Amino acid sequence: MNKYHPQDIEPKWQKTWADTHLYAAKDGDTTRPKYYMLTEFPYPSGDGLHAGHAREYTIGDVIARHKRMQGYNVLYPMGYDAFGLPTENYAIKHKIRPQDATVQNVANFRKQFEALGYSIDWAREVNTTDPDYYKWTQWLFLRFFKEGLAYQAEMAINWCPMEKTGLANEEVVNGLHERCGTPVEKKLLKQWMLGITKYADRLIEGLKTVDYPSRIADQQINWIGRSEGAEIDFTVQDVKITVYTTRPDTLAGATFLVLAPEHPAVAALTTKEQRADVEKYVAAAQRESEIARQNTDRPKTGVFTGAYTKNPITGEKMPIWIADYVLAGYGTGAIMAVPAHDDRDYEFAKTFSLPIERVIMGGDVPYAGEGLLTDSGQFDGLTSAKAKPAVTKWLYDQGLGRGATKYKLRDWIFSRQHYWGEPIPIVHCAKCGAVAVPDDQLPVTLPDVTHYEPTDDGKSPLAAIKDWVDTACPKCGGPAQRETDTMPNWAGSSWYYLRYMDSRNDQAFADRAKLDYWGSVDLYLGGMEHTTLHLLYSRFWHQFFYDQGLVPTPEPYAARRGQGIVLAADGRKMSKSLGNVINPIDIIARYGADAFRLYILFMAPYDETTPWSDERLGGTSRFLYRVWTLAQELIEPSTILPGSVGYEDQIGAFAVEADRATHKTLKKIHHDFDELRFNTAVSALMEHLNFLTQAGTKRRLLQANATDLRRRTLRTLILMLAPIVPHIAEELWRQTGEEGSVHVAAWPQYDPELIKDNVVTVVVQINGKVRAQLAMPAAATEAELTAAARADPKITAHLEGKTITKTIVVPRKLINFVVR
RNA sequence: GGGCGGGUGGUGGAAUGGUAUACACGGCGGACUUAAAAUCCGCUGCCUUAACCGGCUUGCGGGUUCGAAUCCCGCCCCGCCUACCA
Repeated sequence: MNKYHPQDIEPKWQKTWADTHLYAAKDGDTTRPKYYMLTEFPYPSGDGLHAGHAREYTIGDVIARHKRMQGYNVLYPMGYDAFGLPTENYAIKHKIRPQDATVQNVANFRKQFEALGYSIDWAREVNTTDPDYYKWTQWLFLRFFKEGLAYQAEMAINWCPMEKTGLANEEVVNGLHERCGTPVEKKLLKQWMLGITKYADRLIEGLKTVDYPSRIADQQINWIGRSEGAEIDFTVQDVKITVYTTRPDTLAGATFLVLAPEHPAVAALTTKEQRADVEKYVAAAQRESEIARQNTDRPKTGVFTGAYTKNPITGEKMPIWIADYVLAGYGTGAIMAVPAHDDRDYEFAKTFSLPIERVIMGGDVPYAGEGLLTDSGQFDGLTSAKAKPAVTKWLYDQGLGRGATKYKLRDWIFSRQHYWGEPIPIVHCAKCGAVAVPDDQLPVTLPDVTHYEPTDDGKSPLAAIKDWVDTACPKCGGPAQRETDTMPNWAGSSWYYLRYMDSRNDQAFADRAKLDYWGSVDLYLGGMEHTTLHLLYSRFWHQFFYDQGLVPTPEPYAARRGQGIVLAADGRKMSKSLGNVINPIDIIARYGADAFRLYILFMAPYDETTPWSDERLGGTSRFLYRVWTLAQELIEPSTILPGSVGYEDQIGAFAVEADRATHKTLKKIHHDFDELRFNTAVSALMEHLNFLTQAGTKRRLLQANATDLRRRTLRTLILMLAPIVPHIAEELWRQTGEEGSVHVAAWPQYDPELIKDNVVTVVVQINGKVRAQLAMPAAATEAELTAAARADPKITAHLEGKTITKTIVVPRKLINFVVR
């Protein structure tokens, strides 16, 4: 009997699949429904594929294979998001070109993908650093530019001093750069911006039309941070200060104003006497790091400007202060402080002995909840809910304010001061300003240079390459300079799913007929960490493209799921510095790709963070050896037992039992696959194998007169295994004599009649405690069930001397006697 | 501080109102072996017991229900995201 050697059969079938283009998706095929399965493409780092990648792509592969077997025209593509700093840094360190580093890394990734046996249509592979690809990234950028959604602004941006580049707000976490952990500084630079805030409402609304888990949708909604409130104007002589509040109902309780240190009116407001103090405070705030300023635990600090305004309801005098707990970047950069009803204002008022006036009835001051208004003049007695619009309307009628909606979302800082990114296709002309590079001159390619180290002055290394920078203005032909900032690494990934539909097109980013055919991504799988970055950015790009008539669907992804993180065996995150990283290639070399895939699906629900375990993987892989052994026995004629007298009848009854087991498993894993419950699907297959390898079962299967049963039992087992462990399934499939690949064979349908149980186990409870189990006909009536239960000796014993006060009968399931 | 998850054996986990602990790992015992590995068989929540029986058990406390891991209320703990966002 031949032995299971995954290291032999896996490369063999991988080659056959590749040679026959088995997994090619067919554009425009209307004979089958389409299914677009997308997984986030990797950043091809020098470290190669890790366990987290493998989990994501294995899940995607199982779904793709299951759908393909069900007759869908499946698109399961792959590519590389290869622009970015890690490659640039690696190249600088090793004194090679980032282009060459990328080629090496991509080749390594490709090899690893193939070793895992993924059913990817490699003909559609994309690479964001390929000029044929980024030509279209630049072209799409220019659509934003032409609509005024890509614009330049001089602003204080988040600056990473380690990587010497500007960052988007989404890339700053707790004042640290999310990638390298360096404290972020502020730097004033002229930056390219994308107007994502114009799409804030659309990005919220669109979530109602797609199937995202609430934790993803909620996180995006939170990040966009829409809030409804009012802007209120206060005046000091001729200076107008506009504040934003979500609580206009507390206006009468506003006892002072607070401005952010960066507020433009600070200088104009400050009185001569206070000038020195104010300047000192503002300068100190500027020096303070972002982390220090964001620390909510430190005591409130501030300085008085010397200026006063007055409360529009009470007419009380309100001093105007400056404090760094008010953020320049949100709302209007100024607030009305209501210390009785806001914790922060309360703390500030206490520190500087400012008045505290309660105007909402409710809990102890500071009370941030809602309630009835008091000491609020004409608004007394209203609830907060009614007072909010009433106060807003009154302010509007007085010309003192208006309703306003604010967002936490900021426009997207789109400039990076680095070499290894898409050049922003703009030319600066002294006469014409910022001019788009004409479409027929795209792509603007990166110059081939030897030095591309980032600089401290906030300029891209491209700025030093004079013969690249100097060019002619496309509009007037005069001397002009190229934009030297490049795009962030999020640019190429914002539209790559569209390119897969038509990845070799040199006339358009994708052909419209193909875009129409493939439509939305049916299921998009990726990391939770991209929820407010890539996922949000690409939805924004897509919505804009939809408005421009470039794409047929308003949303890019019909459904999104996030896979859980694979932790190291020690329960910590895998990291090179901790030396606890699992390399899929090592596992494959030892156990085979099928064992790796099986374990990664079985270890936990797909969206759960869970630790890796070599031991468990080794144990799980035993399943494959058992499958192999059973299959060999069922295939090889030498193991067939002679039929003995009287077995014909037994085989008939047994065949029903065996078929029922097969079809029950089939039903379970079919539904489990659809719901991404791979761990329980694998369990079901293990239980089924346990049944098939029981001594009694196996002996009957091997009877000479069980040929048909033996054949269909094995055939269905292999088909069920195919999406999960494609290599062993293919090998066994061919061994049974089947022509063609198992991976394009039809997924078997379960027979609903066959899996109906005639006999069911009914549980008998007394006061909710299980006391007996009865095997009963499924059709048994309540009366029959009750009678049978009462006749059971165990039940009789327990009922001795008790009175039954109530009997609950759930047909086919249980009987509960309530006794006294 | 806010939002979202979660808490079940030694471990990963199963069960979403009806037999809690499926499946698997690990452990223990046995078979095979000169031996080990591999493989196969049996046992494996806790307490009590020689065993059967019995009792207890899903973070803690209460509630709803004939019946709760599951639903409701309060609390504790853990994880992720977010954060002086007015």
